Amino acid sequence: AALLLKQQGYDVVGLFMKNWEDDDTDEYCSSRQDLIDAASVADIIGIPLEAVNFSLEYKERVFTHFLAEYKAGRTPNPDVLCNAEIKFKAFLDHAIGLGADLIATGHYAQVRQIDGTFQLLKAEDGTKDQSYFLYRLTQPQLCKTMFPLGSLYKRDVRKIAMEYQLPNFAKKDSTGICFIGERPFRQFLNRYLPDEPGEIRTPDGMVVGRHHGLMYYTIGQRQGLGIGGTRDGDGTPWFVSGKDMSRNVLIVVQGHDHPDLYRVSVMAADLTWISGKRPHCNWVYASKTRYRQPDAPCAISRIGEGGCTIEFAQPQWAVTPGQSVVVYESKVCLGGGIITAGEGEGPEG
RNA sequence: UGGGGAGUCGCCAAGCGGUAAGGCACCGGAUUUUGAUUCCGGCAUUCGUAGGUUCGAUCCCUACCUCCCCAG
Repeated sequence: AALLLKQQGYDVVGLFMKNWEDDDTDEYCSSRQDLIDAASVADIIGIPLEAVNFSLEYKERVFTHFLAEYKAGRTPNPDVLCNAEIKFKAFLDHAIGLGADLIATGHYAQVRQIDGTFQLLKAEDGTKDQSYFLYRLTQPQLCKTMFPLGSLYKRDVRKIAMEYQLPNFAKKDSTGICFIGERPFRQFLNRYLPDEPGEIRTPDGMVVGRHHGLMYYTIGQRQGLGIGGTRDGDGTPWFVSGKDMSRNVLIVVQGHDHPDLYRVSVMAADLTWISGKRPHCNWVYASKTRYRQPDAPCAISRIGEGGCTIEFAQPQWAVTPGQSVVVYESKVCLGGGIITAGEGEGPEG
């Protein structure tokens, strides 16, 4: 991204963010190598590079919320918050403070200005589109943001990087919680939250196993349940369909397409709309209840300051409280909110 | 204790004389800036134990062990 902007004549300054230092062990801490790569790239492009550290802000504004959500039995999306609170707030403010006019990141998404309003668009490369993670951005943030890679395909970005001999041209795509990285999930979470093992039951109340703690599971999860074959079962895998927090019971159903796993509508709260204006009711939109899910046709049946209800044309699989539902009108990301509940098909989540 | 039935991978479960299906779980990998999902690969030289019959047994016979059911 920096290289492309430099070529376009911008006066570019590199900022390297380190936002996590809780467990800087050799095994997990990749930020050292990331900094080396960034410095090397900055050197080749010919731009200065500064390092900033928002560990405190990350912990206060993202991680604290992340833990509280897990504790409450929901499944948060820390990267959504990280963008809204760190990359496009703490980082943006810092850059402006240094005298910058705009910031740019390597996100795969696009910004467009129409009639004085800034829109967030999906990336040209649909397979890498990251607008889902950016739906909480607002006008003041978007108007100072550039996504130089948003109109490119990732393979071409790598090609350009190789052409200019940037050392990270073949670096593996990053995954895991941003700034923290991929961790053994259970072990990581248990460092911050106590776990309480309990029973795994079917909706009928039959005990089929034991869980390690409700916070370790999410709706639609299959792996890690440890439920083998049963005499009256149909031999298909088991999936998490719900949590009974008061009884500390994990609810599971058998079969990927069990009706309890589907929701025909979803309620969301903590809404944000990129344009600043609410979308229309009973208008045909598309939405995602998860990253990388194909757009699902939907309509907003009720919308207010506090929340909205979205009805899907087709039942959606594993709608999960704590995750975000993001609304699109074709290529334009309108915004969205945090899922609080879904309605059946199956019973209440 | 008497009568009947059953013991095959961690769990279900085929095979019933010709040299161990499959599913679930689990492990590894791919995909993935959340957590998931999905996909690919791996996973019993061995069939409760000990003998016997047979060219050859998980499949037949005998004893023992264990479990279940019905009697008591």
